[in-house]
Amino acid sequence: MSVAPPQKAEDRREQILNEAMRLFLNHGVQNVTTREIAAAVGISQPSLYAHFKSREEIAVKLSERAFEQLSARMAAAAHATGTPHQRLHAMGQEYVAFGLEQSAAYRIAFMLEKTTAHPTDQQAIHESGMRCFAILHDLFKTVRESDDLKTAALAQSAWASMHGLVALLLSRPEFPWIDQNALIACHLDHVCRRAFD
Amino acid sequence: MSVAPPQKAEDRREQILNEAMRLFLNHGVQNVTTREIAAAVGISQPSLYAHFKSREEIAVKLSERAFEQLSARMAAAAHATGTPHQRLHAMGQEYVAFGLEQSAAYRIAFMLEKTTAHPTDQQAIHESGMRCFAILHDLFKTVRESDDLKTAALAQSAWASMHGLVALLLSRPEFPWIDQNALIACHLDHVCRRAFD
DNA sequence: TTCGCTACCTATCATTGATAGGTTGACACG
DNA sequence: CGTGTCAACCTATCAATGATAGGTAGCGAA
Repeated sequence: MSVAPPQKAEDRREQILNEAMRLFLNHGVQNVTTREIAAAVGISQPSLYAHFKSREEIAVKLSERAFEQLSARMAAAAHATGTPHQRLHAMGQEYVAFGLEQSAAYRIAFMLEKTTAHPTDQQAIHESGMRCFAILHDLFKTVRESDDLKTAALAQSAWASMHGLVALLLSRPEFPWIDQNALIACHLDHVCRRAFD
Repeated sequence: MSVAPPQKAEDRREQILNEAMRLFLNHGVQNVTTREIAAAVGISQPSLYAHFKSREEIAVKLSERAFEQLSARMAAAAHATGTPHQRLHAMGQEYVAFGLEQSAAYRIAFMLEKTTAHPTDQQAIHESGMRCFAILHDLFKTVRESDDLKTAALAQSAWASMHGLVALLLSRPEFPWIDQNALIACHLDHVCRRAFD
């Protein structure tokens, strides 16, 4: 078999992440093998393990990276101009749009069963998610001008609602949903009221 | 190796389902092998395939069975005595409690990535879920005394919110949640208001 | 030239879900 | 009683998958 031209480790790592993301999005995270990823990159399957210690690490790295984008989008919405209610709504829209666009990353972070394997990887995902929630929580604190148990409860509840919409739309595409944008708007309107209870 | 005493096919099927459910709950749906299920039942691994055509069929059958329980619990709440708001709240509590208790079944139905494999099994799960949603939707229609697009939107939105809470509590047990019962109560209070918008 | 490092390879593993094909024992029927 | 049939099990084996072991080509520095 022909030998792939050697590349800088960092470049190769990028290629692997890019191809893996593409395959995960097209075929589902669980339905892509390491051999398929390697073939897409143009290297042998074991060569992957020079760059990542496991298949899971590839997935986790992709998810981490995507969630940095989400943090940025949420932070931008939080600090944009507009009333607190408008900013909250914008943040919700960013969240839902992110989940639907980056469905592979979203699944990795929130919808895959934990393996017993590598607690370090789980930890990284946990922290990515925490950072995103912190942005939401902070906005709730700002809106309510308080940092008490009720504010925390409302923020957690709002997060759950947003997650639920993303998760259901992703996992049940065949369900007879009403118009998706209308549903998202209706849902977010309701979620945003929580901050003012 | 010793031969397991033959049993009626239907009894054996029950044993397999029971042991599989127990293992799925204890170790996670994805982390249980057919060999472990077979060992728990006391038969050889290939013997499973006399009763189920695939590992997935075992999981789907368990999920279907559990969702019949959920339908019953939701229907009971829907037709109980009390104000519509109370019935809605009770139904929400049944839903969340079911998801947390029957986490394996809930994961199978809502949180596992679709395989490309057997559309028949997916169909069965889809219908189980549809029946549950129909009960929720009917109660919304009753409460609102209408069956229009907005009612459908509110019911779908409410379902998403309830699903989100269950899914997050299951997939992120390490998150610093406030008291779980308080969170559920807060969340359901808010969800139930949707019917009266 | 030669050392050593980096990025790749082939060969091979153990584990997994699934299939093929044989064995055993109960029970009906002549 | 002998014998056929059938259900319920078994052992042996498969292909696919994630992961490891160990070797090789090329390149830059001593």
